[in-house]
Amino acid sequence: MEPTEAGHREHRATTIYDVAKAAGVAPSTVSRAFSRPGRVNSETAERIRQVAEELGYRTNPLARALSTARSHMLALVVSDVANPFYSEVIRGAQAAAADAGFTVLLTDAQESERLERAAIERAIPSVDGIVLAGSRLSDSAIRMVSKQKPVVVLNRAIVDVPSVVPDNARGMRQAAEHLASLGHGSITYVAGPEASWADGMRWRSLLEAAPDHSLRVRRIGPFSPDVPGGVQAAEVLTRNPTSAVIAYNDQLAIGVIRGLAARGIRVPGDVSVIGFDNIFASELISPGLTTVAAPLYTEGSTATKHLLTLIESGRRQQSLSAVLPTLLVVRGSTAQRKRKRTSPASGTNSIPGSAAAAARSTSAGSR
Amino acid sequence: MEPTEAGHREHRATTIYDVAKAAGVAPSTVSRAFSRPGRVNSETAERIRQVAEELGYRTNPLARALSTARSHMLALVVSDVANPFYSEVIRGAQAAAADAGFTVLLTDAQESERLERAAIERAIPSVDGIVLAGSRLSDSAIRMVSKQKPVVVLNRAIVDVPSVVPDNARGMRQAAEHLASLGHGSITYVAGPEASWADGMRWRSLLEAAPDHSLRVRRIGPFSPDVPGGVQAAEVLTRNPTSAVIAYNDQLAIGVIRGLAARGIRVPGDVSVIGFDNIFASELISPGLTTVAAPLYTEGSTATKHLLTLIESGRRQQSLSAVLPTLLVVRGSTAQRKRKRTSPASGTNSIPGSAAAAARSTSAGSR
DNA sequence: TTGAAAGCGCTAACAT
DNA sequence: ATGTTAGCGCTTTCAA
Repeated sequence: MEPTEAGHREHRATTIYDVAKAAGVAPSTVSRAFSRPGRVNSETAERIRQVAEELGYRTNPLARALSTARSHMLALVVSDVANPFYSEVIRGAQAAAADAGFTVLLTDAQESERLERAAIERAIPSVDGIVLAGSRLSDSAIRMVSKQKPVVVLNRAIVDVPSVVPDNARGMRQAAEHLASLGHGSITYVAGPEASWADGMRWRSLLEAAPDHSLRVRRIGPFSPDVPGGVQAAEVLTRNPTSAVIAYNDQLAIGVIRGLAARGIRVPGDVSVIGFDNIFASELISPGLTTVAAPLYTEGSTATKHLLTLIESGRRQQSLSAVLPTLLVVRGSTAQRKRKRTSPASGTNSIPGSAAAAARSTSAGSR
Repeated sequence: MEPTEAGHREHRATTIYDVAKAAGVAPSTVSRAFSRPGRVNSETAERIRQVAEELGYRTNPLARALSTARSHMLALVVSDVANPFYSEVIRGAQAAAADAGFTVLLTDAQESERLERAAIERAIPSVDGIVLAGSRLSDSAIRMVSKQKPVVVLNRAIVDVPSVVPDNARGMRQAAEHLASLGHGSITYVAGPEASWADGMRWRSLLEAAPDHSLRVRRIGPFSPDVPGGVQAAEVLTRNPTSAVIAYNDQLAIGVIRGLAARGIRVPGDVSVIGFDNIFASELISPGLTTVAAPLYTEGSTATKHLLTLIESGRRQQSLSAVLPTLLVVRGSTAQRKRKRTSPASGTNSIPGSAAAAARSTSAGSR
C-alpha cells in the first residue's frame, strides 16, 4: 500500500489470461502450452512460453489442483520428527517426491495418536497420497484412511495396505550369527514398544534364527524406544546378566551401553551390544555401535515411489509392498565373549512369556 | 471402478452443495456457517453444521485457497533435513504452524543453492509465507524472495528481512569465560563454512570476548560443518597444538574429538573442546560435549510465529527479528588445563588473517 | 440473516 | 491446432 514499502501485495500474480492477452491467443491455448504429455510443440506454443517467461508467469498449482483433482502434494506423517531415525527417511521421501514434481507436506504426530489422526484428517483433502511412517494408528484406522487416499506404510505391515519394511528377519539373523561367531551362547533381546509391529517382528525373527546357532534367547521389556528406555533396560540387565544383547533399535542400544557403563559394566568387554537402524549417532558414540543397518533413505524414497505409482495407476497393483535388505555394520560394541565367566547365562534362560510374546506379534502381519 | 476394489475413487468428496441441499439452504449459507470470525451462531448455522457432520463434509482447503488467496500453508526450507540440527527446528516450526491451523511444506535444499532456488520457486505460489533455515542463497536473492511472499530467515541476519538467531555473542562469551575459568589462556576457533553468517558472527564475538578474560584466540578453517570436517580440523590442530578449542558447531566439535582421539590426544585431558547448538548427539558421545546450547525448538517455533504475524498483518511490523538466549551446557569435554605442558600455545598465536576474517564476516549483518 | 450471482486461475470437453 | 464454454469447490459482493 504505502509506496515506501516494497510489500508483497504489489506483486499481483500474472495469470493465464495475462499471457493469453499478451500473446494474442485464447487462455486454453496457453494452458495447453504448459500441459503435461510431451508438451505441445507448435510454433504458437513456443511463442506463448516465451511471452509467459517474460511476464514471469507461473502456473498456480492450487488452481490447477482444483480443476484436476490432483494437488501434486504428498503427506508424510512421522511419529516424531525429532527422532533421528526419520531424518534419512524424510530426506529419501523428499527426494523421490521432488523427482516426480511432487511436494511433501510433512506432519509430525508427536507420538500422539490423537495428533496423528488430526494431522491426517487435515492433510487428506489437499494431498494425492500419504506415507505413514511409524504410525501409531490401529490397523483398521489405517485401512480406513487408505480407503480415501492412497497410503503406503513404512516399517509396518498391514493386510491390504502397501508397505515398505526393512528385512527384519535377515537383520536379526545376521545379528545372531555375528554374536554366535563371537562365542556368545545366549542373547537378551531388549524390546521396544509393545504396540510396535517391527518389535514383534524382530523378536520373532530372533527366536527363529536362534536354533541355527544353538543360541538361547530371552526377552526383556517393553521399553520406550529411546535412550532413557535403554538406560532403564540396563538396570534390568544388571539384575539378570548376559554377555550379549540385541536391542530393538539404536537409541535403545545406546541407552543400554550408557546405563551399563554407569554401573561399571563394560561394553564390549563384559557385554556385547547390537542395535538396529544405524542412525547417525551410532557411529559417533564410543564404542561405535554394531548395528543392523536399515536402508533409511531408501525406505523413504521407496515408500514414496510406490505411493506415486499407486497414485498414477489409480490404485491398481494391489500388493506393492517391499522388503528392503539390511546389512550388519560391525563396530566396537561387540567382541569375543570373555572366557573368564564360565556360565553367565545359566539360570536366566527361558523367561516365561517368550512364546506368548512371539505369538502376540502376529496380529498385524501378513508377511 | 471394479466393485471388488474398495478404491479411493468411490469416495466422492462431499461438497458445500451437498450440505446445502441436505439442509435446505443456499450454498453461501453453508459457507458462512464455517467461516472464520467467531462463527455464525444462528439456529440455521447450527443445523447446517449438524448436517455437514453427518455427511462427513470437510471444507476443501484448496478451493478455499483459490478463492481467498490464502493457502494456510507455510514453506520451511532447510539446507539439509538429515542434519540433526534441524530436527528440533522442524519440530518447533511444525508445532507453531499447527497451532495456527497452518500446514508445513517441508523442502530440503540438500546443500545445493540450485535446488534451494528451485524448491522456493516451486513452493512460492502455494504458500502464504516462507521460513528459510540455513539458506545458501545470497542476501539479495533472499530479499528478492521476500518481495513476493513474507519471509523469515533462521540463523542469519539480513537487512530488511525478519530473522531469528541465537545469541551468538553471548554464547561465545559464555564459552570463553568457561574456558578461561578452567585456566586456559589461549583458544583455537575451528571455523565453519566461509559463507556462513553465523560462523562470522561467532568468530567475531569470540574475538570481542577474548580480551575480557585475557584470552588469546586464533582461528583455523574454514571446514565443512560436519563430523568429517572436524576430523580434518583435528589434523590441523595436531600440527598447531592448543589446550582449548571452540568449534563452529557440535558436529565439527565431535569430529575434532574423534580426530584428536585417533591421534592419541585426549579430550579433555590434553585438549578441552566446546561445540555450539547442543544437538541430540552431543550428549551421547563420550566424553559428553560441552556446548553452547541454542534453543533449536524455539528457533523454529519463533520463526514460524513471526512469519504468521507477518502474514496476518500484511507485512506491517518491519523489523520482527529476534535474538534467542543461549545457555552453556557443561559436560565432559572441557577440563582444567593441565599444568604440565607449560606453554602449549606459545608460538602458535596470532595467525595471520584473523583480522581479515573478522572483517569479512560483517557483510550480512545489521545487528 | 439469507439467497443469488460472479469469480478465484486453471483444465477439459466440445466445437471449429 | 486453436477457440469456446463449462465447471472444480469455495468465498464474496450485492440484493432481498
